Amino acid sequence: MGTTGRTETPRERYRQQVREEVKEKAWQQIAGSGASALSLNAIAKQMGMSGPALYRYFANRDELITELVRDAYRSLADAFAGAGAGAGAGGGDGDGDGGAGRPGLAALAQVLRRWALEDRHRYFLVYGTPVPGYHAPQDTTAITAEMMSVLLDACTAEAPGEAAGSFEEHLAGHREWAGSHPDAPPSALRLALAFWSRLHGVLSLELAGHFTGMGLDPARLYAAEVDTLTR
Amino acid sequence: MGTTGRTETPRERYRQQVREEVKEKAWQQIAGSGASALSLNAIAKQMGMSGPALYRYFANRDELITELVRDAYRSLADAFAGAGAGAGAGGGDGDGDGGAGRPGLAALAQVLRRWALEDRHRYFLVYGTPVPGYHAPQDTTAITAEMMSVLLDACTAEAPGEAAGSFEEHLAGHREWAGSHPDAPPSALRLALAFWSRLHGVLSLELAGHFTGMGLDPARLYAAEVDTLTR
DNA sequence: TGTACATCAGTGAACGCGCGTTCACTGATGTAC
DNA sequence: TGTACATCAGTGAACGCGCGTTCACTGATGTAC
Repeated sequence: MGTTGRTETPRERYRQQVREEVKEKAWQQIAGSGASALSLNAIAKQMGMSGPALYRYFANRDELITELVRDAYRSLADAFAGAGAGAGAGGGDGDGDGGAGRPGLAALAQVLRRWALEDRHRYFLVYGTPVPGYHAPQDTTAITAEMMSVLLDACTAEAPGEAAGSFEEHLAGHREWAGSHPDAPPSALRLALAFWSRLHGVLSLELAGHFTGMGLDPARLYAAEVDTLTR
Repeated sequence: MGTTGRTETPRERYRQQVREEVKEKAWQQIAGSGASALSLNAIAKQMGMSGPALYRYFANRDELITELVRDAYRSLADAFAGAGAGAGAGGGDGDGDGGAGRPGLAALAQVLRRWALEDRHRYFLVYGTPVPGYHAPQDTTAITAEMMSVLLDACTAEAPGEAAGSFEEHLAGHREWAGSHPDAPPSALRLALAFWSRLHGVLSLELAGHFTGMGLDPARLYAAEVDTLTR
C-alpha cells in the first residue's frame, strides 16, 4: 500500500521531498513548543516559503499532525520488527535473545527504551496527553497490532507455564487485542501487558522529568523492571 | 503557612471567592481543550466579565496555571494523607489496611486510582506531557515529598525482609528522594518505586485511551499490578 | 526539434479571529475622623 | 451619625501579534503533436 509500483516522475519525487522537509521542520517545532502549538505559517517561514504554499502539500493542519502521528507509530513498529535482525550477529552487551533469531523480551525492552529516549516529543505524541480535539487516525490501531504481534511472539516463548490467577482468567475471555495470537496462553497475555504497562510507567515518569532531582538512575529502574518480567 | 491568622475582611473573602471561580472555569476549559489552550479572555467571558478584569486576581496566565498545578499536587497529597483516616471505620470492599490506622499499599493504590479517574485532565496536568515552555513551581517537589513519605510508611511496613539485588544496592546509595525515611531498607525504596511506576504505567495508558478497543478491563489490570507489589 | 497547451508550485493580499496585556477611567466599597 | 478620602473592582478602547485558510494570479515545468 502507499507507493504505487510505477516509476516516480521528477515532480512526484520533488513533492515527496518537500513533504518530508515540512515534517522535519514540524518535528523541530514540536520539540520547541509542543504539538498543540504546531503552526503551518511558522513552518513555511522557516522553509523560506509563504504560508499558503504548504496547502499544496497538506490539506490542513490536522492532516499534517495525522501524518506525524502515523510516522511516530510506524517508527516504533519498525524498530520492533527489526529487533530480531541483528540479534545474533551484533556484539551487544548481552541482549536478550529469544532464540531462532527472534528478539527476546529484554531486547524488545531495549528497543522501546531507545526509541523513547531518541525523541521525547515523538514519544509524547503517541503516549502522552491526548492532543485535545484531535482524534488519531484508526490505522494506528493496525500498527499497534503489528507491534503487539512481535511482543506476543516473545511472550509466548518466555511466559511461565501455568500461573492462573483471577486476572489471567479475565484475559482468557478478553483477548480481542491479541488477535494475531489466538492460541497464546493467558500467562503470555499477562506478560505482554506487564511489559507494556510497567515499561511505559518508567518511561513516562522519566521523560516527564519526575525522576530528576530524585538522585536516582532511571535506566537502572528500567532494567530492574525488565527483570521482574522474566522472573 | 498560606493563610494568616487574622480574620478575613469581606473584601479578602470576595477576592478569594472570585479566584476560586476563575480556577473552576479554568478546569472546565482545560477539560474541553487542554491546558495549553487555557485562555484568560475566554474564562472572563464565561464569568460575564471583561478580559482585563482577571488581572486583578492573577498577574498573568502563567500564574494561573501555576496555581492549578499546585492545587492538583495538593489534592493528591491530601488524598494520600487522608487515606488512613477512614480505614478502620468504613465498610469498604476489603481495603488493605497497614495496621495501626496506617493505610496499606492496597489502600493507597485505590486512592491514587480514584484521584486519577476523578479528573483525567488534572492527572495529565501533573503526570502527562510537560506543558511546553512552562516550568512547574519548585514547591511541588515539597508536596511530592509529602506523598512519598506516606508511601514510604506503607512500604517499610510491607516490604519483604531482604531481597538484595543490584538495583537495591544502587538505591541504598541514591536515596535523596526518600529524605523523610533515611533508615528505610532498600527493599522498601524498591517497593515504593515499583508502586509508583507500575501504577502510573497502567493509569497513563488507560487515561490516554490506549486500552479502549482492546476489550480489556483496565481496573483488573490495575488490581493485578497492585497484587504484584505485595507478593 | 519546435511549438501550443496543460499542469502545478508558489506568491501576496485579504478575511476574520482570538490571544495576552497595558492604560486611563468610572463607580462602588470600605476607612478615618 | 455624617462627611472626606483612600482603596479597589471592573470597563472599554487600544496595541501588536500570529493563527488557519481562501483566492486570484504569475511563472516555471512538463507533455503532446
